Amino acid sequence: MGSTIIDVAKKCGYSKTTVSRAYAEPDSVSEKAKLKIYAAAKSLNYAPNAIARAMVRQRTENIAFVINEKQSPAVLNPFYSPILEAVMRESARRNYSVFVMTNQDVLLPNGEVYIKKQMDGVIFVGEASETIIGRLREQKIPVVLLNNVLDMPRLLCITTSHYEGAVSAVDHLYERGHRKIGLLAGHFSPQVNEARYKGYVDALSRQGLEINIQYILDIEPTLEAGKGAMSRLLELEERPTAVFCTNDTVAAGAMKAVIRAGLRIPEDVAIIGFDDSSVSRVVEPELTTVRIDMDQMGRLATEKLFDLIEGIPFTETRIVIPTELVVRSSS
Amino acid sequence: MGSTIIDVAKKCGYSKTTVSRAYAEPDSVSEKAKLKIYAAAKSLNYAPNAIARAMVRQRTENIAFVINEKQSPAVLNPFYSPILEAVMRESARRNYSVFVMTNQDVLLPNGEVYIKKQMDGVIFVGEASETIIGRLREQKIPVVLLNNVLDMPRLLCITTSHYEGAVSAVDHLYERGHRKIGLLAGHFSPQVNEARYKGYVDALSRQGLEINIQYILDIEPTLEAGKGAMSRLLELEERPTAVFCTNDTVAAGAMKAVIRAGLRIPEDVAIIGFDDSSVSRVVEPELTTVRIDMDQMGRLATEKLFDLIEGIPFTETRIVIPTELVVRSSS
DNA sequence: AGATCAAATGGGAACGTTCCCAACGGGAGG
DNA sequence: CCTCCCGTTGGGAACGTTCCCATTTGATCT
Repeated sequence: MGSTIIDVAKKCGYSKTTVSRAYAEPDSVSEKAKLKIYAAAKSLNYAPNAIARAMVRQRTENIAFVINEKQSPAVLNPFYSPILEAVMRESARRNYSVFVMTNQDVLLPNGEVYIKKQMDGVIFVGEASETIIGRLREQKIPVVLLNNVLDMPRLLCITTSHYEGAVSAVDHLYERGHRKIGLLAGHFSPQVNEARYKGYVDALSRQGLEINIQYILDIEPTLEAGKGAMSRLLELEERPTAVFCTNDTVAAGAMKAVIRAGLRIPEDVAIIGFDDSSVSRVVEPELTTVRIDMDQMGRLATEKLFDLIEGIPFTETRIVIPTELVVRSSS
Repeated sequence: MGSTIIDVAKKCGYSKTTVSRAYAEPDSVSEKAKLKIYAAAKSLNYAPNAIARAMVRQRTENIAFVINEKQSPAVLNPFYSPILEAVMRESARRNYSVFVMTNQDVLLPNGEVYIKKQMDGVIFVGEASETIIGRLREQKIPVVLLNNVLDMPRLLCITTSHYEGAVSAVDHLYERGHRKIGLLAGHFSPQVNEARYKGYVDALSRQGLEINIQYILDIEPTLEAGKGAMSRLLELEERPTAVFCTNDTVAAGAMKAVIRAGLRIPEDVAIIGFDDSSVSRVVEPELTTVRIDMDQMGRLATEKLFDLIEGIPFTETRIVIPTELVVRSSS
């Protein structure tokens, strides 16, 4: 079907080498030649074959963006979208394309895992398989890990300051006069959980408040779970006057429970979220939250990945992106 | 770096052909051979090279999911995520990977557009360039168009019944006793606009209601625009008692305006959206909306695309997925 | 006019697979 | 014991590029 560079060469009278150059480095070919070559190409419906090019160049100009299958619908997760978007933008600037895949390990017949496509680099976000990362690195494929830390040598991990973010959220509630502060902890990766939970506990202790175990609920990070958990908190004899939710979706669920109980936000119960995902501006009142700069995360991950692809050695192996408290109307 | 099939062959004493078969069709190789081959492969860190395979097989096992750049942040758009997810799932079932790209045309040096990667098929969603679709088809690459209709011969277009959906929404409001019904029309593609707009108008006419031009606002399909437009509607002397929004995000914005005006939903103003995106369940009260089965759209598109890839001729060239009214608390 | 040099072009060998065809070996059947 | 056949195995030719190296061309300089 597809005509090849040789067909074009024959038709226009130049060699395949020259035709190749007319596409790969047009400046090195005379105008006259280019004219003829492009005309021939057009009449033959020729377009360069990226696979063949990748074959000889030993680079595909593709990277993969890998998300955790278990966190699926993860693409849907408002958390990942802005990151992916940044990755796509940065990749496009460099003429790279991006595969989006789940981290479903692929088993070879011999039982080895491997990632079934050729690519120049991989960004993992969230939970990631150590096996497959190891495998990739055996193949000398650069890897960047996002929103997660894995204890592998020379592995670049980019995360955000979950701990500090949680502290700032609780401090904020304290400053607004709240003393009975609940925690709805949606569980993501153990690391993230722990950091955000610890931030909550430490912030309270530092203010001299005691931890009320009844105020702490460990739940799925979903809207439904947030709503359910909040309902339970509201039924307590001494209900909390403020609740810190470890993501925005949970916070939105919590808000529902409050509103349905006929209470006002923030007058009766203040709510604060985490992530500053798109959800935070959809709800009414708009959600006070701890902002993670997703765009920066995506951008940084891509930049660093390309540094690695180009063989630029990296100095730091852990990058922490600071969070920022965004005060809106829910607190 | 990477060791090749030949290295493995040398090491284990079998031919490259047999090694190849040990991966591609394990059943045709004796147990003894496989054992030796896999052992050799493991010690050499060998993994099959997908590019080389694609080269000779003349198929990449990749498809592309192309979204409109102008609708970016489109990945973020809660509308696209579930579709992409279905596409990924269906592709993974067939051992295919998916590129996610924007429909930014790529210009060859000769001024021709082309899509810069090799792939077995492409799904366009939303606005799509006729030029690039034409180009792809010259290369015999199957194309499916989602949520849009382009008048090209033998081009499979999958859409939803925007018109009927709009009618059912307005009918629903009418049945609930509303007579003053507004329209917030976020503009997407002209087709979608027109269909939903026409549905609104026709439904009203059929009920014998007259069209009040003041009740119709043509706006950007964003939260902000929805809020602003709704505020204006509320300022009218005779404000509408119900508003049909042509997507959920606009509806969420409209809800904000109503709540901030101190009015109740649905008692004072009923709101109805379109899409049944994730937004519809985040807002409080939850949004009555016209459901589009995104999962089915994505699934169907992928199935049809694979039919085309496998050379199965298709009978129908237009598929319309029915919408369904989902009544929740906002109406 | 001859020498020199840069710009433009061409030929052939990779790149790492799969696939076609051929060959080999051993067990079953006559 | 010979033949046939099937299960395995191997050799070589693709697949469509790029890149190295060599050659040609034409212009500039002395």
